[in-house]
Amino acid sequence: MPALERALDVIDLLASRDRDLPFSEIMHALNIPKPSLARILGLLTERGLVTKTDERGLYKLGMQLLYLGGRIESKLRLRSVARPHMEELALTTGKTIELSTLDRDQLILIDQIEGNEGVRLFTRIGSAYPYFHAIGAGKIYLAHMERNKRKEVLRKIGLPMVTKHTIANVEQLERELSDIVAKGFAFEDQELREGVRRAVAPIYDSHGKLAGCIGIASPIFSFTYEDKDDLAQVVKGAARKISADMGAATQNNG
Amino acid sequence: MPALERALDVIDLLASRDRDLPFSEIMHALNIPKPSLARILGLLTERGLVTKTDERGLYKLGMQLLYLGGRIESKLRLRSVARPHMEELALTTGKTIELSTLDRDQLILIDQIEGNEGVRLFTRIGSAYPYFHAIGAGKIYLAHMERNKRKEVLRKIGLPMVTKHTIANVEQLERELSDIVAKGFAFEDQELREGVRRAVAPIYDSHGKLAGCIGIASPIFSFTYEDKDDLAQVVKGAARKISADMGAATQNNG
DNA sequence: CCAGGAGGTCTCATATAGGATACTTAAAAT
DNA sequence: ATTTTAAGTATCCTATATGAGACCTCCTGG
Repeated sequence: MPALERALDVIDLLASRDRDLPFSEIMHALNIPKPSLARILGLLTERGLVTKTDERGLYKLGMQLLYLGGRIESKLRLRSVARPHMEELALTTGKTIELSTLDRDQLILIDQIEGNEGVRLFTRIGSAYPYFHAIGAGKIYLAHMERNKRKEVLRKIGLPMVTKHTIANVEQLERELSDIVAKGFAFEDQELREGVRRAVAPIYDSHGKLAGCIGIASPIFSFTYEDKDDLAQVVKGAARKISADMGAATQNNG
Repeated sequence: MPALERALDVIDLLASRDRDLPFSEIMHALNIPKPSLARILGLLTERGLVTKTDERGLYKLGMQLLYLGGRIESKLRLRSVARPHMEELALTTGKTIELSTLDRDQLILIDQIEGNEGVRLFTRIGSAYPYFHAIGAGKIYLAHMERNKRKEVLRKIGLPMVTKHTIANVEQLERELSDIVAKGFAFEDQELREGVRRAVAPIYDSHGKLAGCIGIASPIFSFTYEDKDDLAQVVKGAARKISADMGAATQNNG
């Protein structure tokens, strides 16, 4: 089904660029013959997935995608439930607040409030992180897996070094995961990105299952190692409130 | 290109239902032969636009759409700029706050904070309103058009009665539009929906062009005719702040 | 334990979507 | 004013995506 595949490629291409693209550039980038591309862009435009700007052949993503994105109800309950708590956290800490969840075995950022530190952490809503072992939320998910599943996952992705602080051996990781279970939060110390720390806490749903993670992210100059436990208490508090709002049985684990 | 067209139909179908759909239901609803649908769903699933739930053949929209939705940068600057001001409005008024803009000659709701009145106004982010003359934001857009363009638009859509309060004749509408220009806000009195009032103000960008509208919506029992001017001042204040943040020259028009 | 129903795959003849080429239009550029 | 570049349309032959039907496999209910 070349038409469909190409259409999805076009959409991905438009999503990957930060500017609108002219017909010819799409054509060359994806190696699609002109008449075919014309048909595809015509249909996508008609359906609102793509918009033509300037009436002179520049294309960009269309508003229909905003609508479709808004209609993903499943994980969006978590999102809407968490929103007010995230805002409170953002207000009290001034830091970047992130909400993530698992979807199709991928860790997805589903909401974010940028802190006032002027440091952009350039993760994008909807983007997936591949490195579970290098991310607070990923470590939390790993910590909640049964041992076998975890081993399988780790075997598949390995433990690539993302920064020089990334945990690189299984024993150390296992120790850290136990620690996470015991303390009820994860600490990420420049393991995904040099100069950025995170404190992350798990959110549970009404079945007691891990529904997602909320995290505070900040550059190291305003998130020192000493701040760790304070901020951890703060995120844990927020996570507990969100879990409660999700209908989780109130349980005291730290 | 049946594959593409059908794929888009599948996505729209999944978006239109509030539950996950089984293979067979999609098949019958859209009249797609089994192998074709299998191919389409396979590809859409692979690309993350659709997700299979429960491992037992239920389909729903996938997270990739969240990502794509988040990548619509064009109008999203307005959205992120407006967010904090919307939140402040929501906090001080307790009412539903709406942000809308024009895209492809359609009025689109691009952000929304629900009020605590328990009354759902059931408009969805990303959805388009067809009736310019029956909506605060639509009237503002009409008021900003040059006379000829406005006539053309009105000729195309007519003035259908949406509720018994909808403005139904051109003279009355023109009078109201002049009023909007003079006062710097629009009042919508159950013209789109029985029992709902709105106060809406225009937001301008750095070129002085109309960038969007911010509105306060509320059921009539907590938004009486007498509240009108107070709430108008409040939205206008917010709109002014957002315009300023958008880089508009600070101008005092009311 | 068997039957029924659903999701999903395979095969292959054939209708049809695709692409090479040529043409039209229109805006820039010389 | 003429040329060039790019978007988009039209045509039509052919490579290929499609769909009927058969088949597989798993679950569920009798």
